[in-house]
Amino acid sequence: RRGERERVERDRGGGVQLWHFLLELLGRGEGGAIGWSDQWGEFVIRDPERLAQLWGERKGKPHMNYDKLSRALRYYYNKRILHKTKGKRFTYKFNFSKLVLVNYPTVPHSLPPVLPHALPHCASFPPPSFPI
DNA sequence: ATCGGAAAAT
DNA sequence: ATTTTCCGAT
Repeated sequence: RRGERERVERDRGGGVQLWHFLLELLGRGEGGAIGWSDQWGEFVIRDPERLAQLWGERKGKPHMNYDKLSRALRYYYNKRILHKTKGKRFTYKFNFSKLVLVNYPTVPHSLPPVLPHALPHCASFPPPSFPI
């Protein structure tokens, strides 16, 4: 039946993407595992294994850990969703300018077609005082 | 801790 | 296409 697969996927969190999940926790001010830093778009993973556990629960992957989660984050580097803040432990930064450009068709449509579709559904985006 | 290749899974 | 899994190198 139509919707069955989607339902099952949703029930085990199959549809959600990692960076959506991160923005969700950050927007909610989840506090413990992950939080914004003082730099715009930058976040610090305060409890890597806890974050991995939460991510694993969402995805139905009981053996998720930070080693594997962080590999997924590194795949975001080339996709220009994230980059690492070098020298700051467990610290990454979102490419908000790119994200915003994709979401504001007013600007040239000629930039690297980087980002997905689901942005409007993210809990709190753009973050509190992001300068559009 | 962080990186990125390779292969498998979804 | 986006992870997940595994792992050797830095």
